[in-house]
This record gives sequence, C-alpha cells and structure tokens, in this order.
Amino acid sequence: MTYSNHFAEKLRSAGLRPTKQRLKICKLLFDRSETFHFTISDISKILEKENDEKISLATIYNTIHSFKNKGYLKEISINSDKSYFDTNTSNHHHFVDENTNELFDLHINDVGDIKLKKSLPGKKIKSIEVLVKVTDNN
Amino acid sequence: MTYSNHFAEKLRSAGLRPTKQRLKICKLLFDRSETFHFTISDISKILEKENDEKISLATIYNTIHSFKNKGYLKEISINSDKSYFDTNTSNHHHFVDENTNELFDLHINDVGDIKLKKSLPGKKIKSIEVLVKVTDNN
DNA sequence: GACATTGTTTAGAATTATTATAAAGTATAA
DNA sequence: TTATACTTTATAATAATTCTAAACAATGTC
Repeated sequence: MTYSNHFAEKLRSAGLRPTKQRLKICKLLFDRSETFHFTISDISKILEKENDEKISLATIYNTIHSFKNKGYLKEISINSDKSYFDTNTSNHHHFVDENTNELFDLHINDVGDIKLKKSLPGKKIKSIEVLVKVTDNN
Repeated sequence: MTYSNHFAEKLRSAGLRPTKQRLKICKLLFDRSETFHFTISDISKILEKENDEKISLATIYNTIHSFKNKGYLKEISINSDKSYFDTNTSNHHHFVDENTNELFDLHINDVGDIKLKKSLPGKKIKSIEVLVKVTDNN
C-alpha cells in the first residue's frame, strides 16, 4: 500500500472522501512517530506555513471532528478557551504546563492504576483521566 | 459575627469591597451545606430569578474570578464550551454525566491515592485531578 | 454627616472559538 | 463522460468571555 493510499484508506474508513485538503491534514497528524497534541489553530497555522495557501477553518474542524468520532483522535479535558486533541488514543493521562499551556502524555504506568471505589448505579464509565497541572519551579 | 458580616469579611479578605451585588453572589455560592458546581450562566440565571433584577455578567465574572484566585473556588477541567466552578476547594475529584453535563464530586477515598511515578524536573505540581466521564447505562 | 477618593457596576462593544450556511468545486460510480 | 453526492470555502451566526468608559457607591477623613 502506498503512502498516500494509506491515508486515503484511513479517511475512507472514517466515512470521508480523500481530498487534497484532508490528505494534508492526515499527513500532518499521523505521519509522525511521537504523540502529537494540538489545537485547531495550531493545525491551521502549520498547514498555512507548509503549503502556501490556507485550508479553511471549517474544513479543519470538520475533519478533526470526524477523526475524533471515529476514535482516531482523543479530545483532552483541560480548562482552556480552546479544545485540545491528541493523536495518542490509548488509555493514558496528561500533564499540562500552565506556563506554556503545553500538554504532555503520562503513560498509564507513570500514574498507576486508578481504582474507582464508588459505584455509580445506572451509569456507564466512558473514561477515567488524570490531569496533572504543573508550573515552573521558581 | 452576623450572617452578612461573615460574607462581608470573606469579600474583604479577597480584596473586594462588600457591595450589594457581591453579597448576593456570596450568599448564593457559600450559604449551603452541599458542594455546589456551577457555570457563570447558572449563577446569572439563578440571581435573576431570586431577585427581580439582574446582576451584570461582568460583575459576576469579576467576582467569581477573584474568589477563584483567592482559593475560595476551584475551576474544574472538563471539556466544555463553558467553565465550571466548584465551591469544594479541598483535594478531590469529579465525575461528569455526559448526558446532562452535570458535575459531581468524588471523594479522595472514592478514587484512592494517585501516585505520580514519573519525575518532572524543574516543574512544581499544582494539582492532580481525576475526571471520570459517564453516560446513562442503556 | 459631607466630601474626596478610590473602587464598582453596568451596558454594550470587542474578542475569540466554534458552528452553520449556501454557492462553487471535486470525487466517484455507472 | 456525466450525474450525483459530497466538499471546500468565505462569510455569517452563535456563544463565552473580556474590555471599556461612564455613572454610581463604599470608605476614610475632616
């Protein structure tokens, strides 16, 4: 399977036609070895710099949300004016540097198992996430 | 100390003069035995119903933020278009019902101790919070 | 208590993230 | 190749939050 077919398939599996714009977004998000944490405006700025024309915000929002709904991206709960996403969809946690608003992964072993000791009758647990907030040490 | 002096002192200790509007906000937030989770628009609507005139949003934002900065309120990290606050400022966790967006406390014993096994050199830990997301069970 | 000072409230404007719209463009299957 | 259905785009609409500056109120001093 060629490189670009790979992303075309990924898009199709999320119910999206592989278009020029979406393939560029795919490449930016998934063609990397490390976890990538980003906001919509990060994506927009990077894409504009890389290519010399911008992809409309509506397209970026739509594509990111389709990936999120398909489970290819995770939305991270931090209190911010913007939404953060993560290409690492495995079960893990985060810390956020409040000086820079940068997000980092914490492996599940960095935190240890979370045991919920309270029963929540009638409720199904969708996720259990830890957020550690840090600042610079001075 | 009279009832209203109590809140006046609380305001003064946060660097705020006790005004009619702020005393009403205080009463709404702190004159209760149970933890209270709210958004700014919750507060605005309740105050408008209770009294027959509304307190301006700017006043509510300013007062809530002063209380938060003083440590009298906690801001909760859930991914939402709105900010959530909590009158329970002790070390504890939350679960959010994704069907209703309602927030509930989890006592520290409901979750167990979180041990951060990774060291974050040069960083000071400000908080470690667990957020459990649940939906209805059907 | 009256006054001056300083802080506060307010309505409305400004800002920012996100979502909706509808017209022009593109991928796809027959 | 063509018709169809889906996309992209610029722009408008929405919504939370912050800003602004003028009218107003709390406080300390006399």
